[in-house]
Amino acid sequence: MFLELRINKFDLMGVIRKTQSVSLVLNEFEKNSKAISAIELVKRLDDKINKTTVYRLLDKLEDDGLLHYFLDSNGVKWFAKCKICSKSKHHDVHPHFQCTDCGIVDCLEIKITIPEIPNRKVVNSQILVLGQCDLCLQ
Amino acid sequence: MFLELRINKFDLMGVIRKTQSVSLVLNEFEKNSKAISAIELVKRLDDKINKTTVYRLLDKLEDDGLLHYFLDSNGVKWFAKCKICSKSKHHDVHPHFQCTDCGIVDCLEIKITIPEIPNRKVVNSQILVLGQCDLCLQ
DNA sequence: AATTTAAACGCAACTTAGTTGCGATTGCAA
DNA sequence: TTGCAATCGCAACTAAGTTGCGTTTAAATT
Repeated sequence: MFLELRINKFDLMGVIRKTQSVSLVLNEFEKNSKAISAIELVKRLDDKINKTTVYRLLDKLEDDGLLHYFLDSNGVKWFAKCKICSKSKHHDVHPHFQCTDCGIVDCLEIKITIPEIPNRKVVNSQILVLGQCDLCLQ
Repeated sequence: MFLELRINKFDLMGVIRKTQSVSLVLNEFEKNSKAISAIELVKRLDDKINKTTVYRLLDKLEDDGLLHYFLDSNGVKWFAKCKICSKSKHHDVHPHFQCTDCGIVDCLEIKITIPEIPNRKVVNSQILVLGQCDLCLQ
């Protein structure tokens, strides 16, 4: 069922083959809505996909608008599903949240406005919010 | 003159010796108010200080509240002078700006408010604003 | 169904930012 | 001026990510 969904989504995107590796990678992102670090993904799929392939796939899926990526406070690359992006442009530019206790990362559905800055043209912004997640607060 | 200023500042801070390496590193930050990436600093001082020492010094100066650091959009570590920090706490948490054309990075003297987020405790935030700087806009 | 071929893949080797261990040097206080 | 902890340099290492290249495979074509 999810597999079908994914394959249908492929058809809307750029040239990408329905290989087993693609299914395995996307399947990890279907499990839940959290972000996954490239490092973690390489580990999880270590016995199934070569790490070079994982990195290349993540890049391609990002290019094609299925995933977006960002860096956490340690400079580690994380990936998450896109909701409203297309191959030509990443539309959902949003802040990300990382729990300083358990390390989980997810997307924040809030809009943070960057003010105009004199003598500069603001094109984009990357916001990482740090704190404690709901589970760690209990 | 600048040297005197720096040495006086040391005295206020944690135990740090007035070595030539410390002077050389801090001198780079006195030249202008821009941030410097660790990579760039290691290169600049390559014939004077070993890179291990540069990295260790940057860490220590950050610990002591003289410098603060942040990551750019490539995960590269940048350092800049602190204005109102102490050894015990970094007080000036502010956004940083990176020019997508020339790559320069500096501190933004603006306050961006992060709203409350349900079920989470926000402790900190890291904001990188991307765009074009005044020089590149001309 | 067999053939073709560009996309995708695996492997090994590489790159690069940053770190660690350790012995030598040095600032500075006694 | 001596003692010694802080600092330093060097070499070797770590870890994330990349590159080159020969092999495999999805899927379009014959």
